[in-house]
Amino acid sequence: MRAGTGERAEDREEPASQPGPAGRRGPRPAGAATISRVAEAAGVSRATVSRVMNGSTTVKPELAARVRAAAQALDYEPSVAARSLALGRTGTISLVVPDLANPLFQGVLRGLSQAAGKAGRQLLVAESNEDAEEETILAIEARRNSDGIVLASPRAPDERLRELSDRLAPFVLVYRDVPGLAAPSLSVDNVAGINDLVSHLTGLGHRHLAYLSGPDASSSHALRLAALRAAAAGTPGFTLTELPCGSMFDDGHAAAGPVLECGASAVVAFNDMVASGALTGLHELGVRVPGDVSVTGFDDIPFARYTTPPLTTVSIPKNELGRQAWDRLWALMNGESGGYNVRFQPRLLIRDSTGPAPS
Amino acid sequence: MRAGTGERAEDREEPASQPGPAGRRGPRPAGAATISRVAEAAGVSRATVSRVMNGSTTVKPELAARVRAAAQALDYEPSVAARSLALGRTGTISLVVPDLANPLFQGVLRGLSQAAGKAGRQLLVAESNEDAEEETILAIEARRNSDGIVLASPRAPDERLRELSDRLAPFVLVYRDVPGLAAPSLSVDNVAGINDLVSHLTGLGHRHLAYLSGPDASSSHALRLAALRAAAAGTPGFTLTELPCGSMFDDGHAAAGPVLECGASAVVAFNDMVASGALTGLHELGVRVPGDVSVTGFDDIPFARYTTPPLTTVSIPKNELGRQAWDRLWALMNGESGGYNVRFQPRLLIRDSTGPAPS
DNA sequence: GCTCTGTTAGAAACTGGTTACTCACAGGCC
DNA sequence: GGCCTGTGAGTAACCAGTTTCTAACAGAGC
Repeated sequence: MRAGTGERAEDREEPASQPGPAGRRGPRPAGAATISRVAEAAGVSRATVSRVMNGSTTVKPELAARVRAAAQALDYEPSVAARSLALGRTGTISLVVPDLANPLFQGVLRGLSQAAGKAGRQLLVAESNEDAEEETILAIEARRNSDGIVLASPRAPDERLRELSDRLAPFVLVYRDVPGLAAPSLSVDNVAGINDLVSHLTGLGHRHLAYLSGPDASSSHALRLAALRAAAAGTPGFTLTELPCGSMFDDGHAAAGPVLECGASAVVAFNDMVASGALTGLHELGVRVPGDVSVTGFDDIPFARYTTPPLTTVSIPKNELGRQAWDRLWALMNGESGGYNVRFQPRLLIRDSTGPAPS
Repeated sequence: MRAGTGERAEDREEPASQPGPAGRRGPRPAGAATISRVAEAAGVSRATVSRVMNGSTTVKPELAARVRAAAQALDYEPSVAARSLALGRTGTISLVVPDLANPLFQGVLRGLSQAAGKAGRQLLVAESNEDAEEETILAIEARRNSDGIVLASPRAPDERLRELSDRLAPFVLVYRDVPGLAAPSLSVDNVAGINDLVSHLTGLGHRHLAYLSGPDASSSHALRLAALRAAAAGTPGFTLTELPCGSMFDDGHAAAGPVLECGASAVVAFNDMVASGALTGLHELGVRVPGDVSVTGFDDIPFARYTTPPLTTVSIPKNELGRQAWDRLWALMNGESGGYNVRFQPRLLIRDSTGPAPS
């Protein structure tokens, strides 16, 4: 059943460009105008078009007007890719965070987004899903697509970050301080925050604290825990109970039972989400806050002031971290030094979830 | 907003003094390896290196190994810009939202980020600061830097979006449905959500509702208000009081007084943030919820379940919107159709902030 | 032994901008 | 009038990849 002889020859003709099926092959976004077309339409060279588009003053007003008219008429938009290639920069910076659902990182995201936006820069965002390995892989990938990177990496080992700082530069680290890192870091003084919390609580007569632990791998958690242990060790007659927990609402909610069992009169939660979960859990168990138990958070998320009762917590300048991260990155991108590392001092916000220890 | 509030410089050693003033002039990111250097080192042509890097099978294994070794030795990383130019695509997509502080958009951001990440695509994010004009300007700008865009634009006029759909394509609209738009839209059935809420409340005997209005320009607000008015008009003996409010915690908090004055037995808040602000405000005024007044929200933000009392609200699939937006965009980028518009049906979540109307 | 065919890899032409260099021309000065 | 200078615009060489086209070569078939 071979039909050999009757082969149709029709499809041999010039496969001419078919505007139909969307760009399977060519790099042709459409009939998009290029600088050459504009140049041709305006009767000038590509160089002149480029000059006009970039506001160079060395073009006669009359010619410039002609070029602009041609560009307008053709709906010309310069190719970002070509521009990046020629200039060696993309006009984009990156932010990599572990978890976009966490208000802590949302704050940095906003601050950075606004600062970068004001400077006409685009922002690339990647989420590492709380995975130490991902944090660095995504950072490298994101950095390749941009001119600089802001990284929140609570899990990657110090050493790994030091190794990477070259490849990532210009590079700013946030919410963490890695000794010997060749990049500026913007961090929060966790120890000071915990100490403020502890003195507030001991001042109210509390002698038995429960700490609702954050995720094991979190560097903030490690610092807060260490500060807590140090405080406990330095205060005679003081008991610290460490309760495994987590970083989300549900974790705190689930920890209410254990808190009650351990007999602490105050709970220091890893963060505000945990604290507010605990608040709800305790409420369900009929425990009065702060009558029976005091509760504190950390971070001062927007919501912390609307829990019942409003949460005593430690406030950290989330947006400010983002804004300053931009400033640092900008400086680095201009070949300046990134300046000194900064450790933001948190501020204790006493609201209504803490009160005198029951006698 | 002083940057200075509690920051302390650490005197660490000079961070990262780059080799010389960074790229003031040249497009030279450093001594970065290019494809030509790799080719030279491996003793092959650039074409061959390109083939190896892209996994083409038409290169002899032995040669390929040599190329890979050379690339490794030189720390070669292909230039994203050059690649984008040659291929005509960037490997990046964009998301533009009005407000990154809003959990509604955070949900889409996460869903989209994860879906795009899984497909190896980068995500560009821009925030339009609740400004109708910005929404479209940023959208165009973001689109130029990427291969497609997901846009949440509650404020731009319908007409403006229709005009733009060509320039933005591939383009997916979320949280909104614009008649005649040449792009798929993923929206939420606001009317159904409001109706669910209203029947729930009338079923509990409520006859006088207060609506805490969202921002005037918000299209969601307009739809919710219209649905509410329609419901009121269709139910004899039913009163609707519209109270100007906003979209944030504080707005709801401030609205507690007016709610009390107007004598409504139930309040329908524009969203969960407003509702939870109102909850706190009412609590402060000694009003019992739901004993004296019932309160409902909209959106089901993560926090809604941890208010006191937990908030009755309407749940919408925020992350799912982001995921599906990716699917649509992906289809469009491959020249397929974007499929039908989808209107997600919200789900009523009855928690403890609503109860029988007081008699 | 010669042609045909299939596989590999190189040459060169793209992608769309920017910019150093050059040159033509006009005006000022001697 | 000739020379010098400054301005405006074009030429062409980049930027760093991808891809089409072509050619060399080896093995199969006659």
